[in-house]
Parts: sequence; C-alpha cells; structure tokens
Amino acid sequence: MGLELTMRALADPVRREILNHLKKGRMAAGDIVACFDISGAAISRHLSVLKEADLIRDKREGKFIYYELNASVLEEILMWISTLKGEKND
Amino acid sequence: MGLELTMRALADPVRREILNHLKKGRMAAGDIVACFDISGAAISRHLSVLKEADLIRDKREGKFIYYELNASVLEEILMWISTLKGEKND
DNA sequence: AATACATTTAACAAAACAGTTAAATGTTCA
DNA sequence: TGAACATTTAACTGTTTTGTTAAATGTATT
Repeated sequence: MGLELTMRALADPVRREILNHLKKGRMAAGDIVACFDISGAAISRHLSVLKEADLIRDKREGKFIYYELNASVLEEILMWISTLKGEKND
Repeated sequence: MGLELTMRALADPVRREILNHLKKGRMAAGDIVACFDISGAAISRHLSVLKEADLIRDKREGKFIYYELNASVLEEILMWISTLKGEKND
C-alpha cells in the first residue's frame, strides 16, 4: 500500500490519538467515539482512513465493530527514517 | 516543535522526496527545484514547511541558500512509534 | 548605480480535508 | 415484523493545502 497512505493517515492528530487508544487493545467504534469531542460520523471516517492505510483492522461482532491496531505497517516508516539517517537496512 | 509539525511536514510526498535528496548532502534551493517538475515558488514553500518543522536548516552563502537535513527531529517519531508498539522507551 | 541572478513572498484558484446533520445499513431481540 | 441500537455513508460547508504567476528581496558584478 505504500508510505504515502501511511504518512497521510498519520498526519492527522485525531487519527494518531485513535491509534494511541488502540495500543491498549481493541475497541468498538462507539468506545472510540466516546474518547473524542467530535461526531461519530467524523470518527467513522477517520477509522476508514486508518483502515485504508492498513494501520487498523476491523471485525464485526454482532452490533459492534471492533477495531484493532496493526502496527506492522509502521515498519515501513522505520525503514524510511533509517535510510534518511544514512543507516543501512535490509 | 512537536510531533504535530513533524508529521504534517512529512505528509506530503514532495517534501519527503526533498528530504531524500538532502540525505546525500546539502543543496542550494535552485538545485532542489531542478529535481522536481513544479515551480520554484512551490518548492520554496515546501522548504519553509520543512524548516518550520526543523527537519531542515538553511544557510545563506552569497546568492545561494543551502539547505541541509536535520534528522534529529525524527527521533520523536521513532519514540512515538515505539510506544505504539508497546515498547519501553526512555 | 544598474543589471542580473537566486530565492522568497503575495495574491489567487483549484483540490483535498475534516467537521456537521440527516439518511441508510446491518444486527439484535421482543 | 418492527423497534432499538451501532455504525457507516451521503450531502454539504468552511478551512487548509498545494500549485500558479507576478512582484519583492537580497546578493554579486560591472
């Protein structure tokens, strides 16, 4: 999917904070909404951007949709940064 | 200062590519412009965003203004990512 | 001083973004 | 089936971003 999607997704502070919340474990969309002061619709779109970037995965369970972090995508950023710093990387 | 400025600066592909170019060493603004297909004015504004984020530093030498990478700011991103991954960091 | 060169700043247009409310979808349960 | 709940999608609005060209600034050179 590429660095482009990832970086764009991470550019927004709300989305970064969503990821910070998910660090502790998966959460239903509604629980995420409750952490913020903006509408559920707005959060929902943020979630879809994060999902598009594969930074999160979702799983429906009954009425709820649970979101969880997929930190593996961040490796690409780490590699990019490390080449910027002139480090060798595999 | 802060992750916010850094992430926003890195969100744009042109700016990331500017950093990639600077990895090899400092370059005058004009040389950077020559790497892209957009106007000097546009590049100049990208440079000012990168500078605002302290990702680059500039130094005037006669007619030229040289830009160089300041990779140290990237540490903050590395730390943020590492906490996301649940790693301890100092 | 006058010109030329390198770069930035200003003014503006087009596209992208993030929020809102209202309507639609999918699921459960009486 | 239909009412209630969780979430997303649609339609729209205001703001920010990125590019353009033209004018301004700073420096060197003659």
